[in-house]
Amino acid sequence: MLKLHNTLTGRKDDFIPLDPDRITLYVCGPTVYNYVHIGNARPVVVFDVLYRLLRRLYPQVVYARNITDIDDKIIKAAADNGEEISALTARFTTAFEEDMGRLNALPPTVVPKATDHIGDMLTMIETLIAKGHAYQADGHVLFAVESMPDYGKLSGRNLEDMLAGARVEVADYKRHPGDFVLWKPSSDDQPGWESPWGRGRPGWHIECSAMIHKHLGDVIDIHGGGQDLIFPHHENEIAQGCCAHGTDYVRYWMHNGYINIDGEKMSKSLGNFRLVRELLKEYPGEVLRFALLSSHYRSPLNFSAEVLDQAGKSLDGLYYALLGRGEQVEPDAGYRLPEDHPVLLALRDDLNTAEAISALHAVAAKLNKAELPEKPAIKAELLAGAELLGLLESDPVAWFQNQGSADDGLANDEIDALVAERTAAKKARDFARADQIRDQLKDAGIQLEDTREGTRWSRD
RNA sequence: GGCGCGGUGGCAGAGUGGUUAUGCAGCGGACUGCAACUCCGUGUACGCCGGUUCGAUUCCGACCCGCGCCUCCA
Repeated sequence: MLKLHNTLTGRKDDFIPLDPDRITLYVCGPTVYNYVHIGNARPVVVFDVLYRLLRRLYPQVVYARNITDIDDKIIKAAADNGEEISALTARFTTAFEEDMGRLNALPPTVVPKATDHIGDMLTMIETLIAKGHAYQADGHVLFAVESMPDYGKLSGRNLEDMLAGARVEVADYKRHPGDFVLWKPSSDDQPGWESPWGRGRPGWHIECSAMIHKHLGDVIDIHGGGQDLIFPHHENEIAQGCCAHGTDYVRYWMHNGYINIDGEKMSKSLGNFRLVRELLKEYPGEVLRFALLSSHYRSPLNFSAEVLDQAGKSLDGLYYALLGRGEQVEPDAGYRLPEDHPVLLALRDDLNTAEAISALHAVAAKLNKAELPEKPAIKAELLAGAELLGLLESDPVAWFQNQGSADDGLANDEIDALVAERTAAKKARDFARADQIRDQLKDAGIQLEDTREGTRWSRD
């Protein structure tokens, strides 16, 4: 049994798929007007683990993650750059995919783009108007929140509460202050598409509902995203999806917590963000991924150099286990993690990645202690458990030798030559010379280890 | 004002009504020419105050503190 925390119920619920032969998962992807920050990467990595887990548990998983490539922030960024919108969005879409690849995130099954689905959105808006859930006003089409009796059920608020705390100026063409835009007019210098209501562009929420309907179905199993999307984005998606099709929309809503900097939410508007692209210059992608998975996905994660350094060291420990003590061990082929394996049990409990990592450490310790004949099976177990988390995907030797290689000034063959010289000195029992070489390498950031099978080295 | 989340050992971070999280760092030991790696051992942890209980960090209530959403935001 898989248990998932459902925002709709506020509880950890048993996951019962609509169709066990076809699981549907949708995650809100980026608006492509900039490089993404590490906070944007959290849902990608978290739901990548969910995707990996679902694939292990069910025969087919359809996973869609959208690209929002039409939006007022995009229009502004393109204008500021003097760049075509399509060129800007293509550039940042590629950058996003590269960055997420470095974090070992698998590509989703479907990556729908908003601008490829304008027709689907128009159809859905027309349906909403026909059913009396939307109306035209001042060139806009708006969703009428009062037409939906249980509007607000995801975020746990009602229309009166929202009025009391309203911090927004309300456009005078709205029937109710909570009404939200499905379609809005474009001026001549703004991108637009012809529609029954004139040339315009879609509101923010409609794309996800339209693309879910097209690619996944009327009702899907799981929809994920950051906590900041609960209101208004996901609340409004529910309104659109339920009212247009007269069905439920999403069975399990999952929301990840924020990444904090100095105890405050990291966000583009606060300006305290760290770009994934910049972080990747200092840390391997897998270290960033490990850090993101080191705490539970719903908890806030305070991001700092200390957290990343600890993640790196902890990951080193797992890679050391794979590396072994100089012996050659091939993992058993065809190994499959048993149903009741601690890693699988941890992940099935609402993606308890911290506990899963702990279980991985236990396997690593077992591997370190094992006799040679036992090692292939345990090594396969470690790799299989790590694969569910998207970890330990590098070659262990490369893992230790490629870190920081840009700035230590020593090429791999120079290091190999010095190591060989030290080995010769050791054989001649010239330990003074051997230690001198080791100190020299240490100053250059190279650590040596003597194993039964010879000396090996790694970069800090 | 409305709604919601959290406070765990030096740090990060799970979890549980009674017995070990785990990792990193530290300390002692084994191994090693010396190291490193590894192994073994090692920590008076659960915001404050009441309540329930044979027993609470874990359940209930109040309080203090921090954070988030209610506006674009993962």
